[in-house]
Amino acid sequence: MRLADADNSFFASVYRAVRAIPPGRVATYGQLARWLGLPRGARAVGWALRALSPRGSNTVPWHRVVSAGGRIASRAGAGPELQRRKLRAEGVRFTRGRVDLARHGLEP
DNA sequence: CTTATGACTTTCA
DNA sequence: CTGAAAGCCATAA
Repeated sequence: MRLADADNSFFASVYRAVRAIPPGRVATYGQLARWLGLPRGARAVGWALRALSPRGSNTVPWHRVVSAGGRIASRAGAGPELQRRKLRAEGVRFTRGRVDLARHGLEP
């Protein structure tokens, strides 16, 4: 079992939170961190998503997690493009390259 | 235990 | 708007 799949790890909490994001809506790293009880743990959340295995990408809607202000988080590889495409496929509206958090936030 | 790293955030210039 | 700097958190070595 991969560490990233352990139920009792910090990762699991992050993945659980991400899975709880309804389609068509997005959450910021900071919001997720607050959910997990770490108001300043946005980076830790990003760390967990970075560690997400390719296989896990199919079970965790990682594309619904964006940076503050609805910006797509920079990362290695062809990520931002893919994420933007997936969100758009769910009906998420983009404004000037950023997600419209006012409309697609967790609780609009 | 100490350093270094990163899909972050906020503040200030 | 852009960019630098400091703060925070979990992991890895």
